[in-house]
Amino acid sequence: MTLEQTDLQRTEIFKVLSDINRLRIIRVLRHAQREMTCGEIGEKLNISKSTVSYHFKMLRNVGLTNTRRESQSKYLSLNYQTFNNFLPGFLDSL
Amino acid sequence: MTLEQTDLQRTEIFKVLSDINRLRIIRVLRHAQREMTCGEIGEKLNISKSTVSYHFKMLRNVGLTNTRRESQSKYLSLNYQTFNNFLPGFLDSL
DNA sequence: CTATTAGTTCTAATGTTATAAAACAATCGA
DNA sequence: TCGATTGTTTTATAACATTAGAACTAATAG
Repeated sequence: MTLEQTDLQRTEIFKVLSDINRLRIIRVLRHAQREMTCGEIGEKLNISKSTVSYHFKMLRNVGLTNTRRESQSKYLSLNYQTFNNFLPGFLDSL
Repeated sequence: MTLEQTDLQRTEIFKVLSDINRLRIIRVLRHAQREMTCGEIGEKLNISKSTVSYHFKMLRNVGLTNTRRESQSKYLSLNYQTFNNFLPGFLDSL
């Protein structure tokens, strides 16, 4: 992995973290200490489901979250490894 | 300072860090271990002076850099305190 | 003063992002 | 199967970001 590639990966992660709603999603997951569904988070943050789905995709794309399907629902959780790799200590500061 | 205000400050900082050229500027300053001028950095990164000036403003606005005028030149340096407050360990990882 | 150097701001072009409604797809319970 | 639930994709729109050239400002050397 070249320096340039790592920089690009970094900027992608920062881009994803630079939206207030995505930061809120991360905080909600962080404090819930459990996986949550789109619906739950959308309702909690008062965002339309299509917008929540869009943000979930962004988070997943850079590896900040994991998803797990169960029945009709999709469960989201934080991917601690990515946070630790790129932003050690960040989650604790949230 | 409310949680919401801190979140907004955080997203602003992430927004500034989510551009590849600004990340490059930070790396150059980090490794130079000294202040540098617009011209120096622009030449090193092959970016027009107006664009460099624009990025410098972004960095300064969120407190990631300091500036010092001396004669015709303007010297830029990293503001370590901001990095330590919001992204402890980040500079070392660069 | 005038010219030079260094940086900023204005402008216009181009591209990217966030949003929600609508249509769509997948899953499951009755 | 049918309808309800849950989430995704498409579409349109509005706002914002990045870029460099041109015009501008500030400081200084001669």
